[in-house]
Amino acid sequence: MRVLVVEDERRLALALQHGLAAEGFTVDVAHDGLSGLAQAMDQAYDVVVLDIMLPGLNGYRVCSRLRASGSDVGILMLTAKDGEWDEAEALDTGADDYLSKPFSFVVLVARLKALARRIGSRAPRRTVLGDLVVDSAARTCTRGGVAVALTPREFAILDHLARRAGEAVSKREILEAVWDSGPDSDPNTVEVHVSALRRKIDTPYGRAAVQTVRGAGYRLAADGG
Amino acid sequence: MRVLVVEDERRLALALQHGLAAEGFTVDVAHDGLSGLAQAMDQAYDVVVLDIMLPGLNGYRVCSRLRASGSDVGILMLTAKDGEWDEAEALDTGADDYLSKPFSFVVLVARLKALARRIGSRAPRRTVLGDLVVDSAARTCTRGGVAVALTPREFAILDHLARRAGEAVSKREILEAVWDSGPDSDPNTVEVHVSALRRKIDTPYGRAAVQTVRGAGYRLAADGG
DNA sequence: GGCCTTGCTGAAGATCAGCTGAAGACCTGA
DNA sequence: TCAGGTCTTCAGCTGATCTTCAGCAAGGCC
Repeated sequence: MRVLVVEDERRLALALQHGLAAEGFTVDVAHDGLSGLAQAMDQAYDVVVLDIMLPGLNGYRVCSRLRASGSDVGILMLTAKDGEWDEAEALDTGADDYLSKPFSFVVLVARLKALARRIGSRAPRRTVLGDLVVDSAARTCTRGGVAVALTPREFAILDHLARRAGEAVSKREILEAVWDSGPDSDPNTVEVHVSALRRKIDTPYGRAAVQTVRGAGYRLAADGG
Repeated sequence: MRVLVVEDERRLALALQHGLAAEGFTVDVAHDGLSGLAQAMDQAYDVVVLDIMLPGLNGYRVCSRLRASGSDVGILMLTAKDGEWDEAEALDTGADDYLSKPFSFVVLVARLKALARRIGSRAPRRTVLGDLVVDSAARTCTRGGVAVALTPREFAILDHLARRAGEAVSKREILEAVWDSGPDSDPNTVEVHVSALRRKIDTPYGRAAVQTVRGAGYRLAADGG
């Protein structure tokens, strides 16, 4: 699960980064509101942990702009004060949950997991690319209305590419997203599965939805190929 | 929006009833765990506000039994202590959110609204999938007009799948929803019950409503298979 | 063209997920 | 207490799936 921590206190940010990584999250960090917002909009995170007191753009602003941009990422706000309005305002600007500082790390992890579960269960995401349809919730894929049977790995790769349709995605990123494994795994494994995937969703239809971007990875054509 | 408040402190219960009513909620009150559970299962509430310290049956129990019965009502727990395990446990037993006593009324309202927004008012009592009908309220199931006798576990699984018809549902989620148990229980238990379920609702009719999604769990075909 | 890097793919063996029958524990009502 | 139904655990089985390897193809650069 991918988490973005937006926190300006370096020491706390670092502690969170290490602690959450140890819990199995993939963690990125931003140290101010603007870069946090940019990063959150740029990349596909599951959850954003957002401090309210931030230089540049405060947490409320980041939160409401994220929502305004149509993002449905899970947002957990860290409220510095203990005032009730603080928390109510956090929820009003579109946060999914909040935690008052100082907080217990155990609680943070529990809340993050609960949030991720809620987020994951909403938004039955469906990506339509020309005649190629990828349904993440049902875990099905159809091409020209015909259901295509995919293995778990094949579907996971397709799903990941579909979430970033039109973008080049590196094999390394695919490895990290689809396999829990570190970045030192064999990229050939990805190649083998992509090959199998193409045989199912491209070859029979004479199209190329999964395109090779030499040196950079793969890209799912935004129009289905 | 319909809210059930389960709280044994009469004074607080009354205050909540009046306060929430003033905010536009329709409020019912129960004063102990057992009657709260019965009421929650009987009626269609959007959210249940659940105190942990209750006579008869404590809040955790009420919560997990509600979930075990297949209810997906929103549950907000009121934790008396301030201990972190308290709160983590609340989330583990299936609560959607919690609030530590003493809490601010403003925050409670904000959280209730946020929770209701997330939960939405869905929860169909009857799911029709082709010739397969699952009636959550009556706890009955018919296939092609013929009543099918299911054991409690079988029905609970079918019911949970029916609420997410067309979506892939993991064994882990089924375990959490149907059993009180944590996510470390044996997924084989689910397999055994699904096997039995299929023998009753699929095999005799030569259809496959309950589909296996390898690596991801099960899916109830939106058209009954 | 020659050479190097990157990507593709068929084959094979290893591994894994899921299904199911059986046995015993457990619960419930008479 | 007993009987009947239900639930859980276990182990074996099967077929699907994954990974690894090696050889080949394609692209890019001189």
